[in-house]
Amino acid sequence: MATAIKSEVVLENAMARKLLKALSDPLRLQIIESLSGGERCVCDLINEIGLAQSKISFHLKVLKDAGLITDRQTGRWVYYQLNIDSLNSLQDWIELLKESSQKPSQACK
Amino acid sequence: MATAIKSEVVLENAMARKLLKALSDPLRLQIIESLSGGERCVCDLINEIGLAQSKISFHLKVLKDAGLITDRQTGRWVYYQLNIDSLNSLQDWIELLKESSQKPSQACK
DNA sequence: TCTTCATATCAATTTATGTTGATATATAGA
DNA sequence: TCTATATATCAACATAAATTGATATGAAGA
Repeated sequence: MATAIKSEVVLENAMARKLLKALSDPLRLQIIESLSGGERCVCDLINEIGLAQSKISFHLKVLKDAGLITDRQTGRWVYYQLNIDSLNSLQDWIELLKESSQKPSQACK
Repeated sequence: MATAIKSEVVLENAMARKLLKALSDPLRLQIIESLSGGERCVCDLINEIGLAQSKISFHLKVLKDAGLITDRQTGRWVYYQLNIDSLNSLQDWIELLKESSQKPSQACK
């Protein structure tokens, strides 16, 4: 169980931090949750979430930079999709953090 | 495998966000990693990390408020310890996010 | 080509977060 | 009780992130 198969790539701390920070914003979490229902174009997100377009675009950029979402363009529309791999990597990163803390603890004076 | 036993408590988004944000700072991550080697008093952390005491205390407070660490006082010393349960909860929270996105996706016009 | 629409980007502002140096609190030992 | 030490807290400041309203870009259709 401790040695279950992991996703291939181990996140560097800097990348993990980017993911963590990207996820830690309420608006971005709303976007993520909306995208967890499937691919959405920006206009869909604007309608669903009901906020200014520039705001949505700004946060989509943050999410994309962190690797949490991907985009593809079709005509005038840009469709965004949740990148599950990034969530797997994050879970693995947390797993490593846990494992490193399971080593016998050093005594504190 | 999808129905493996999880830790009991499901994180609310607000609490998850607090965890995520707390983990997303480089200095706090250093503290967490130091604590993953076992319990430490503040003075140990100051020595290991080599930064101002008020800075360390500030970040310890953020981590504690998020539930990532616990503390106990003995005499003049306050010992901090990593709370593994919080990491488990965070993993579970991410798992739920993943699962909700595995539902058949809705078509986008 | 002109117009419309979807999205991105930008500058200015606001808000949130982190840092610094100083002081406060509380415990232990002299 | 006095002093030293560990830690927390605070106010002032610095930095980073988010919001706003405006403008830019670029595709589609007339």
